[in-house]
Parts: sequence; structure tokens; C-alpha cells
Amino acid sequence: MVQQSLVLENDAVSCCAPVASAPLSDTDAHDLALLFAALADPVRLRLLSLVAASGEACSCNLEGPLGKSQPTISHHTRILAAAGLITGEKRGKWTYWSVVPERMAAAARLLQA
Amino acid sequence: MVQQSLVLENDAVSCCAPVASAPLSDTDAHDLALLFAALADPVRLRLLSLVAASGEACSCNLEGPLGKSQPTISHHTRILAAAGLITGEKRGKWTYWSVVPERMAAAARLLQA
DNA sequence: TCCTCACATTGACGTTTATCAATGTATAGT
DNA sequence: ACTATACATTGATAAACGTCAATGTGAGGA
Repeated sequence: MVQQSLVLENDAVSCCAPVASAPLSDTDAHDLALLFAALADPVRLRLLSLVAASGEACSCNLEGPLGKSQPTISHHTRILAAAGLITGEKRGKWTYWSVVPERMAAAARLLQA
Repeated sequence: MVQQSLVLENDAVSCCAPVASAPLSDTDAHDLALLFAALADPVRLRLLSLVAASGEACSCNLEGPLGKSQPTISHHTRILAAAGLITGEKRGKWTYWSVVPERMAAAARLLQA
């Protein structure tokens, strides 16, 4: 189950204890699942690593390396952005995507003992 | 795309650099997606946190708290075990599940800058 | 040898997901 | 205004996923 909220809430991701530290509530589990679901696709992982490596990238620079159509790229950036893992800034005709390191770190923290 | 290998390979998870440090290969991205897909379900996240909190738990102790049927629990433990996040030891009639901290840490490391 | 219990497997189902063609919506340049 | 470009949205389709009833397996205990 994944992307329907599309809202970057002040949720269980950024505020809460590691998954292994205490039993999760139902709603927290749902929120965290949304985050990990964003990471659970090879195309999105490669997209993320490409954006990270570039520092900044527009969608047009991703279609080639990822070998996917433009609507598919748009679909994936949307999901990653909804999960708060990347953010897009529109400058002129282009949307420049960059990773949100704090969000990545928050996700990492959830998995630490 | 998720659970078809069911093999705990010596893969990109335990050995490799953070996702954000360099562009991922196609096969590495696939492997990592499998790991995160295991975490991308609220029932599995709650299962993981319950096992972690208990230190050790048999499946029979999970059905109640998770509110799912026995085959469903078995399905989820199977996926988490295939991802290397939990391990099961059979003692007598029961299978005792416990988390694999090294694997959790490896997953966390993948998300760090 | 039964019977019971803990768990795995199979099969079927409704839902979600990834993908792309087609189309819409801006923005920039001419 | 017109055209081209960059990206989003919609609709459709095939594959994957979560769930459970039914069944299989294997380990105690009587």
C-alpha cells in the first residue's frame, strides 16, 4: 500500500523512535510504510542516486539514464517527493530535483538499533 | 517488484556504498529495492517492531497483536526473513523469530549521506 | 498409533503498482 | 501569435501484492 496522501506531514518519520525500539502503532506503521515504499523500486533508487550524484537534475536529464518514458519519470519523482526524499524547484522551463538529506537521515535513523 | 529470489545473497546491501554516494547499477538497485520492499508494508513493520521488542517471538504470539491470519503472518515472516531482516530458529514445535541487527544497520547505512 | 498443535504451502480473490500513449499546461524563444 | 520544449495528468493494461480458506507437514503428547 503506498502513495495516496501526497502530503508531507509532520509524521512518524522525522519525529519518532527507531522501528526496533518499541512496538509501532497502526498509523505510524502506515506512515513509515509509505516512506519505505518510495524506496522499494529499482527505478526510484537509481533516480535517487542519480539526483544525489548530480546534486541537482531536471527530469529531462533522467529519462536517458533510467531508460524510462517521461510520464514514468514524472510518476516516480512525484512519489519520491511525496515521501519527502527529494524536492523540486521550478526554474524557467525546468524542474530541478535534489535530495533532502534530512529526510534520508531520518529514514536511516528509523532502522538503527 | 519484490519477493521472488528468497535467497540471502552476498549482495549490494551489506557491502556497498550509500545510495546517495554514487549512481546505482541496475542489479544493485534491484537488490536494494527488495530490501526496502520488505519494509514497505505496515504489517511487516509492526511485526518487526514486535519481534524486536520481544527479543524473540514465535508466530503464534504475533497473530493476536497483528490481527492477521496465520497464513498471512507466515507470508510476512517469510518475506522479512528473505530480506535478511529477521531469522527464525525452530525449537520444538515453535519457530522463534528475532531481528538481525547487522542487517538493519546495513539498511540504515544505505540511506546515510 | 492417534491426535493436537505450530507453521508452511497452495490457490483464489480483490487491490495496488509500474508503465506508456495520448493529452493537457505552462514557459521560452521567434 | 505561433512553435517548441519541459513537465504533469489521465486512462488503460499487465504484473505484483496482501489476504484468507483449505490443505499439507512435521513435531510433541496421550
